[in-house]
Amino acid sequence: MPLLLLKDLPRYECLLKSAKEFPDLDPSAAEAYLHLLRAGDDAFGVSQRNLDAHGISQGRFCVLMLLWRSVHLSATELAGAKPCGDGPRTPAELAEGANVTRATMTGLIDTLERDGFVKREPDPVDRRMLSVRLTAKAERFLHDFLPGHFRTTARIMTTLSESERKTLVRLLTKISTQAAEMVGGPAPVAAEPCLTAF
Amino acid sequence: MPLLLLKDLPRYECLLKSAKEFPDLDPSAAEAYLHLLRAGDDAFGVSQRNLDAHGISQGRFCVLMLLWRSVHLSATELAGAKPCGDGPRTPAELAEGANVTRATMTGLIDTLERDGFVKREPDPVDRRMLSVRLTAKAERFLHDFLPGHFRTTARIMTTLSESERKTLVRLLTKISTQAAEMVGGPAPVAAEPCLTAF
DNA sequence: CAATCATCGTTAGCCCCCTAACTGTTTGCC
DNA sequence: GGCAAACAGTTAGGGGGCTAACGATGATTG
Repeated sequence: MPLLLLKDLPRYECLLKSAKEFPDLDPSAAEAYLHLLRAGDDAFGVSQRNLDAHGISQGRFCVLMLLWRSVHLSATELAGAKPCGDGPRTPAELAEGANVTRATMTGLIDTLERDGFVKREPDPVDRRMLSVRLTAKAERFLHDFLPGHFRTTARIMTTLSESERKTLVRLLTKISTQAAEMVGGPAPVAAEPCLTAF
Repeated sequence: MPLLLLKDLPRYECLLKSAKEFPDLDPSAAEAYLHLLRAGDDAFGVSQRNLDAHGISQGRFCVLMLLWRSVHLSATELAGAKPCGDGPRTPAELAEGANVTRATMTGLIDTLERDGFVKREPDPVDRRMLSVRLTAKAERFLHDFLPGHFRTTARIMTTLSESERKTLVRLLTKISTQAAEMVGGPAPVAAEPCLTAF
């Protein structure tokens, strides 16, 4: 739903026809591109219904997951791995992780705090910074919400076999890499992910 | 860019680990879901840069393509096929085609008209309706813009071979169909598309 | 030490999307 | 004919993105 896109995709013959008028139009590439956006939008729309039903937006959910991970990672983490950024996080770190601007993060934290999911706390050493913490209410919410969310995303992929999923991920990764290359830097591929689910 | 999403996707091992805590989490499904959203967002982001550089948003572009198609289809169309909705279109039809509400379409048409890309004209027979028409300026814009846009989308798919593209489209179509089934009606698959390129 | 520069969080203003309600017009059914 | 229902487009208000700029604090460096 976030993406404004043609409702019905062009048929392949129409693309072929248009390619006569526009030599730059590569029919199979255009078809793949349009189906990618359409499928992503469709899949996102399904899980968004879930979020809407619980009165939480995708952006706010993303912040909650980021914070939840820093709480629960230490618990789940086995001895070996480095702490991997546990403890509370600053708005700037959250913005980085959620891929939005700091200004946007301010707004998200505002509404999350207003609804009691999150608390701002001053940083004792650097007075420029804040720490953002999950409240007990948020932990309860996630505990109730996540299983259904996971079931929904699992159902979306029901139609694909295990090997089809592997193939899909491989092709999509190629596309992401190519896109990252086109947009600028040579793809931050091995950027030390270390995230828990979602 | 429209989608707020974790910047770095979880590694597969992390998903496996989280699946121990959440039995409903299907690791391969979650992986496919996240990569789908990420790749769609990345691909969209690339072409959005193109649009931004020309001061046009995705929504406005979509409206222009819808109108452009109704103008150019008759010209390109061979004798056989039915007119397929040629001529100007009403805001309600545009909203339907672009998959947004009529209220949203009002806003899009407002700014397009303000910038001289489009003109509203009263319908002579039904005074509730309007006809929206492309101006010459818009035709010129599309003529200049589309080749570059097509080259961009073609480049995104450069890394995929012809058979990989077919495979991708097949898998994505499965996902869209499944999503449509989950959201409600049994998928408007054969909905008489008949669109030219976008 | 002081001036400069970088960084943090916030604010202000814009665009685009949504829902809900409103005005005006046509249609349909007594 | 007249009145209710359906429909077209708009408006009002909200959420969630963005950029650009700001005050406050910290780091750097002459």
